[in-house]
Amino acid sequence: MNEHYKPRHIEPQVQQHWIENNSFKTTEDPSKEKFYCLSMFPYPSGRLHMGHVRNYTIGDVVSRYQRMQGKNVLQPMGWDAFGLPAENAALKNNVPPADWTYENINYMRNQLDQMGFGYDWSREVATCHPEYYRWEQWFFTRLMEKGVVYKKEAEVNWDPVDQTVLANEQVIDGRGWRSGAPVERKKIPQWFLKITDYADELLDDLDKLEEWPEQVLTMQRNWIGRSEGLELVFDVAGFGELDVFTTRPDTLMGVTYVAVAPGHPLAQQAAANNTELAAFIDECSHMKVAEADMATMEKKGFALGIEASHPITGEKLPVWTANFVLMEYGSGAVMSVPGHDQRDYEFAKKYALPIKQVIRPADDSIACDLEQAAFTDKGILVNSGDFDELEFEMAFKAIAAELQSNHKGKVTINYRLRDWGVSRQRYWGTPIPVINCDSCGPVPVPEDQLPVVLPVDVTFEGVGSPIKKMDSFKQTSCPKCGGDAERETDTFDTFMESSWYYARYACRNADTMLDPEKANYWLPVNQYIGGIEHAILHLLYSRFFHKLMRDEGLVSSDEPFERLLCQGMVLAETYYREDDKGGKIWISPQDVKVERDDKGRIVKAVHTEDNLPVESDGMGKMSKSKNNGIDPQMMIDRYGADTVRLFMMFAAPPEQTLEWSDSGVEGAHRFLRRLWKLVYDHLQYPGEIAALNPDALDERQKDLRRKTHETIKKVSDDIERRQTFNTAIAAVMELSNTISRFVDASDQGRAVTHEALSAAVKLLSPIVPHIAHQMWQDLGYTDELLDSPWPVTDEAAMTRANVQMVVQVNGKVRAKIQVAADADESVVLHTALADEAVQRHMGGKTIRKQIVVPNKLVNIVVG
RNA sequence: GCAGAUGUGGUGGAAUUGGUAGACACGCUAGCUUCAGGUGCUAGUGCUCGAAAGGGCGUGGGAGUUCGAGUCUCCCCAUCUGCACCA
Repeated sequence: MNEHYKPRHIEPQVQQHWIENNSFKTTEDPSKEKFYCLSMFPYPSGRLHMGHVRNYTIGDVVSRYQRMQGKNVLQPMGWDAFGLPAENAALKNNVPPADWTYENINYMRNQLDQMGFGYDWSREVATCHPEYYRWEQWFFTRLMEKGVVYKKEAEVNWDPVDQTVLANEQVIDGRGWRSGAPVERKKIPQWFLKITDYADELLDDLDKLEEWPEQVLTMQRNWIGRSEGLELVFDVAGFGELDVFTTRPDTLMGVTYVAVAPGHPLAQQAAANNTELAAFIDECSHMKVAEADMATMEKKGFALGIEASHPITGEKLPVWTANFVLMEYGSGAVMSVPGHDQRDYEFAKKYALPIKQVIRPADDSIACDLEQAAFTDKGILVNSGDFDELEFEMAFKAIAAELQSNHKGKVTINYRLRDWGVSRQRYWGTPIPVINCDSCGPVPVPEDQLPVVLPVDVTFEGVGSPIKKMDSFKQTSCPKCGGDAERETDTFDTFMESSWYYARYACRNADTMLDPEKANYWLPVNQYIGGIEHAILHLLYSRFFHKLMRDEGLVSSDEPFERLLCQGMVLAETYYREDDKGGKIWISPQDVKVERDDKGRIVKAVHTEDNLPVESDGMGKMSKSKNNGIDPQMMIDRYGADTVRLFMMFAAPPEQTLEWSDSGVEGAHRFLRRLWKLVYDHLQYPGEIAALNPDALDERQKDLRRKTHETIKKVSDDIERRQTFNTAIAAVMELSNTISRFVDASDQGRAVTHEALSAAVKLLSPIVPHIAHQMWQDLGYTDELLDSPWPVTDEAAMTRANVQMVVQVNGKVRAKIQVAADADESVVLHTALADEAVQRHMGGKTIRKQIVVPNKLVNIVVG
């Protein structure tokens, strides 16, 4: 064994060893318990970033741990390869998206291998490969036949100069990112998947996901947003019936106006002979389609000059159009109750519309002042005619019954969830497998003509998707009537590909979408790991897709992911200097040196080049725009993969944000060097290491042994149940500190040291597999560490004769006492009261109460 | 705006079921060592009063429950994430 730890030497060797042994190739083996560990696949953007490294280290640790538990572990990896950045790169560098993507994949695959992640590469998938997306196309045509798919008009961001559809992220301050022109909303026909048909199941099955974080379940529940309410009808002369949905029918008698979306047919009709109104609606159309923008903008409205009849009283109410009413949600119209809805209240105040109180608080302790704000709690009805003095439930039923009998309303369930629009007007995606025929309409591409291959030899000339102008792609014949027809040139939302890749890994070479036998062996995924930013959309779409595949007979489970871990973001310090115009020039934290006072507080930061000060903007998500990204490659080259892995897992618990720290990385490296030296020193004593004899140990040897087994217990629990890898590492560090203080060259001294070091190496092996592999061999073991069984605790080694207990007087710690572990309460109290410091703080006062928590604490209450 | 989360020393974090706040690390201070390949070792380090012994204070702020609250309840503040065409 070399005296010094040299990761540059060890890591490639160990990785080569794994390659030669095909260590991570997995096959279905019904005799073994399976464990499918999956990390969210990356978009091949060019190079790995720290977020990937964190995500995949967690996955690799879990996989290696489970493997040492004797399970048949599958850990695959692939590429979410379609997307906008490839098109941007094509524009910038004049390189076809396919070439750019495949190059990135090759580079990043190599980086993943350098990190030592144990992937079964024989199962690799890239979603841009026709052999992958052909099955997605096939599945879509199946869904068309089943009626799960439909086409309707939907709004997009339209750049009137570039004549192209913009993604939300391409709209900056309401303008197209390239042209700078104000965006417009435009309606175009698009394909939708009926996810709302599965809303109830998606909601109910959340209860089955016992190993998902509660916050994600809550977010999904809120996103689906099931609410019971009333659909009711306001009659509008010259238009007909105006449908609105409300969850608060108890406030119906407080309606003072009705508001419709600017895109609502009623608003459109009213605008026909009202130029001012038309101008207002036009103004509303210059607005990004993102919901966050809608919700935060200034609330504006315009009276349509039309009246609607209240469904119960028949009272004439003004109809307005308002920019915050969404056409997509409900029926695009709302009844407004300014007295009991805060948004309606503010709107009414702004436009001097009447505010009417129809609910009063259930008891006097609750404040209600309609001069200040709406009263939005549920309460008792007032000013509501026959419904006065009813509370919410009763009022709901009574009003529903009355409306139902008049055919003016009915009880319905409404969802916030909207159907999934899957059409994208972009090039780099899966072609939607539909042929549009003038006589037959949209026709699914027959199975024997799949895949519809996306042409990859294209040039980007600025705007729009190249296949939209490519006749060789577009022109075809109708599969139904044989006449001339055109292919659909839109592509799928990339969430389509990422909604089923986890299942394809199980049977990558199947010549159907899935091989049910293999898929059902591996599925569901036992542990899924990815960023919290996917908590809603990706995870909801995947759950939906899984149910669709189940209904097609491809999988037998109801849910795709059994256990979920959402890891936090990776942050780094941000620094900047102001330029002449007051703009910020962001400086990489790697070019900044901090200076501290003699208490270790940071007093200033300077640029390493000119030693002049720079400003700190605190911690921020690693990003190009703030120039604070740390390249994992540089860190691997400098410290080795094990150090990077160790630091990532140690610096924070996995679900929290992680702050990058260069000195923290140094610390991780230092620990590995110390552990290496500890093993080296241990092996320098001459002679064989004796067999451990637990009955022949002295007290110090027993102490080390107890520490070893307590550490095994804690680390196992931390990795498996708690998934707090940071505390697992801290526990091994404690053990390592204990070993280094324990110097004992006797036979049994060396034996307990050997046991302790072996345990430390094994416990750390999922986290730092290369150095662990090497040290395991150096310690004299000949088995393969990867498949070596996880250490087990020896309960006998953990027993102790005495325990320390804390003594409090009136809740404040005043003394610490040693008592026998099995001492009864009276002995404990006697010992506590005999303590000099305890007596002093009691000050001769009477004992009011004595609390004894066995083996922990005594609290004596005096007064 | 809606939804979800977070807030503990100079810093990252620990405290798992209401029971010793600050494990483990970073940084800093002092000393030793001279091996210079991103040094090694030892000791100290929440704040504050005190020469010390020993006190007092302390988990974003405010109230409450309890013998006992970082942990439970209510209100408030700040920061971060998502919001359906970024992935």
